[in-house]
Amino acid sequence: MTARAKSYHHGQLREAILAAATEMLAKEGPNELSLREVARRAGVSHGAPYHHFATKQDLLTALAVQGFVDLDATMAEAQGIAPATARDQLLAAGIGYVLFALKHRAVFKLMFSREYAPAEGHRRSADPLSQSAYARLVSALQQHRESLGQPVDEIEILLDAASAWATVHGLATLFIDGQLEQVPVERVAFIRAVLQRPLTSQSP
Amino acid sequence: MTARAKSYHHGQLREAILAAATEMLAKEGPNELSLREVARRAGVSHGAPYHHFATKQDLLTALAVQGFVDLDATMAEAQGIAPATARDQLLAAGIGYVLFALKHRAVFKLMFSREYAPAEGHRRSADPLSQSAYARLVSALQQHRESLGQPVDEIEILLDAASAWATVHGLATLFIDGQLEQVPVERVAFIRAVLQRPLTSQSP
DNA sequence: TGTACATCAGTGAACGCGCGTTCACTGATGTAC
DNA sequence: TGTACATCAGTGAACGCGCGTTCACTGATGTAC
Repeated sequence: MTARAKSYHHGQLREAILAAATEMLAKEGPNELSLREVARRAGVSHGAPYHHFATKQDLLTALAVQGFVDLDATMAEAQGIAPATARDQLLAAGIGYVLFALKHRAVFKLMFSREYAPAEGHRRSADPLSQSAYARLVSALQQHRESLGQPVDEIEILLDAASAWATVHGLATLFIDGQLEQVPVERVAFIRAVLQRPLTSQSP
Repeated sequence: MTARAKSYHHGQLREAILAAATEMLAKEGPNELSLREVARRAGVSHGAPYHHFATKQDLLTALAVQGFVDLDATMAEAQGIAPATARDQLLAAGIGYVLFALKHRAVFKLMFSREYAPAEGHRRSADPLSQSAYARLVSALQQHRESLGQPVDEIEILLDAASAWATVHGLATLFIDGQLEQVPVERVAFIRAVLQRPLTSQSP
């Protein structure tokens, strides 16, 4: 808290609200997030947030948008560390996806669950951002296909993408909901092993 | 409604409550399901359900338990229709899983989302049931491995199971949350194509 | 078959709760001259 | 640099809402004799 903290005007309230909400989402689900509690955490009256977010839904949307930015950044970072081969890049993108979900469970739910999606009219503001992570996946798949000398057909890529996305999204969701708790393997090794599986399984 | 309907005592209220709740879940998410509204739908005062369910959570748990029974039945039915080869049986189980989720979206969320899970003490009453669907998947995977002459190692099966479960669960979740709406393929054909993908993709 | 009585399964009023949102207000800040 | 004034960004009381749960009650049902 700087000198500003004592002033009547907060000055950074929008950021403070987002930070307080993010902090709450680290401990509770999106359902438990209330605007009044967020205001309390930000040390401000419950009417104050309305000068920065017209409705609670607007706050949720802002959190989801930030989530999509962070998701893409996490995937990019994982790719930066990984070897430059097409296969490792694809794997890294997938692992980044799952690790992001595990690190930001409630935000991840917020981003993808329909119940927290903005109404039809505003939906488009979040979508393009969510597509940067999707585009990253598709790009990695294309390069992987090329590296294998397989045809880079549009419909084939779409099916590849659906399969890969479903697998990482399913892993993320099952982890978050506690369905994979008894797995007797270290987490990242487990994720890597599962993601490599489809790429290495043999033809029937 | 029989002659009973006019009597002061309902006689089948427990079943009527479950039916009303299930009907509501066909239109709304689990979050919107309130005990009072369920009672209204069942044509009964809001205090009445407490003679059959001690808490709202008990009702949710009962719905989830029924869901697990239905999930296993849907998978079994899909397998009954499919050819008897190990590969088709595995595929049928997966398609059954996804179709159940699409047909009972809210129930599916209720079954797997942690937020609706009963508290620790009661958790065990639902778990064993959820395992019958899981056991069905594992069994299909084992037979598939055997049919390929691959080793049926426990850890390998576990990874197979995680991969398969994640894929079908991810597909189900993405569909439910409207993330796969623009796919230009008929739905069941799409699901089948995606699920066959990991089984047929080539080694790197 | 009839009666007394315990038990069961409803009713509806009431409690307390936290929520999202609105609104009149007020203190702080920025700007024009 | 000083002043008048518009605008901005807070405050806190208030509204109305539906919820889960409890409780004293009452009508219906089942049972013992």
